[in-house]
Amino acid sequence: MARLLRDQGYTATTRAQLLVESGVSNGSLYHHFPGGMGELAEAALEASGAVVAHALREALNAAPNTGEGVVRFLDIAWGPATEQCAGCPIAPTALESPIISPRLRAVAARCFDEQEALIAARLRADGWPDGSASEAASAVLALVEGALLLGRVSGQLSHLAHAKRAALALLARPPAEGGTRTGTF
Amino acid sequence: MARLLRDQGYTATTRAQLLVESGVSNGSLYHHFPGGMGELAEAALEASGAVVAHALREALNAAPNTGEGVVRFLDIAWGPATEQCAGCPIAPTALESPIISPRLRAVAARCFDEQEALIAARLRADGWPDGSASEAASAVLALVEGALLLGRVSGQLSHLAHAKRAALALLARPPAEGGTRTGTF
DNA sequence: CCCCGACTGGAGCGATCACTCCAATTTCTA
DNA sequence: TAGAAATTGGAGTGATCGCTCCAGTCGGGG
Repeated sequence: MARLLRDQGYTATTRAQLLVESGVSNGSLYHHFPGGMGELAEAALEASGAVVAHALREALNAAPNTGEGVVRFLDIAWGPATEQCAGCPIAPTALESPIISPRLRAVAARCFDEQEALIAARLRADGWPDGSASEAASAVLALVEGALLLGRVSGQLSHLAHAKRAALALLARPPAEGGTRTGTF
Repeated sequence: MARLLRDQGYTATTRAQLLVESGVSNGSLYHHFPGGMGELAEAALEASGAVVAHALREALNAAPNTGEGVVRFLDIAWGPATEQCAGCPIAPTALESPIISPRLRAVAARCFDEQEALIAARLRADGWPDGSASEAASAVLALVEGALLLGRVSGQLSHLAHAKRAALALLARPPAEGGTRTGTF
């Protein structure tokens, strides 16, 4: 189910498709998930979120700094090159979650919040002040998600590579204190 | 149709929903779009892409530099605050397009390519070298799309604001020469 | 050994899907 | 204004949707 959600989102995933690909039977499905497809989707999305969070945590821990950790995470998040529908396993379902159910949307939001928190924590470990860390984490997560989106649609890995460099640039050092120097140059 | 695609993507949009919301009748639909929902979706997505591209072009032209233009575009792209499903009108359909049809996917890819080209052209007008401009444009577009995604899922505008600052930081000045080799990764 | 609860497979349900088809109506053209 | 062409509304079609329901299967404790 998690794989189907990643490839085609919630609405496009039919019950018949799930049954034939997973090998389980109809009775089993509604015995273990009385709420039907909705409940199963929430559980699957949460599981995907946990997998992604684990990968992100490992990548950040293994890297010498946050930027390098994000770079490594981008490779992992993209998935094996053999997949034709690579990318973030949460984004497709997340984008349609507002019209599906508030609960599914909440699950998706929590997944992204966790990723953002992991990046922010690593930035603070790098010595970033609290405010800058959470703000930069939000922006870097957006950069990552956007790159995975563009990569899936275009089928080209260049978006991933460009996002990596941008992430390294953004996370090279905390922004200067005392107002943004960038203004109108 | 464009609004439905923005709010809920392709698969979640049913023919009945489209007819009642647009006011047109079934016969009209299949007269003007013999290809059915698929053909209509391609046309609607292309129209949305044109609208977004026009808004981006205007924002970039009216701004003193690329960074400020992207900041203004983010406000426009998010849409009016009254919308409960704001965000990029292309992304939801784009993410599921690979499993729908190659043509729909191509339309989505072309929309994003056009946006990227607009940003890159504005960067070159700012004096950026060709390679850095297209690479930065790709990253900034990813940043924008990711921020719109996170904003829709979380319902918070803070992601937009953080992405704006990150875009300004990324586009403040071209990266130093010598350290980056474009075209490889 | 038997039996009872947990679990499974599959037929069947009403609703809804995208779509076809055609008569009625409107709009264009001569 | 008359005939042709374009457009429209809506009933009807087969397929498929998520889901319910129940007979059958299984394994472990009395």
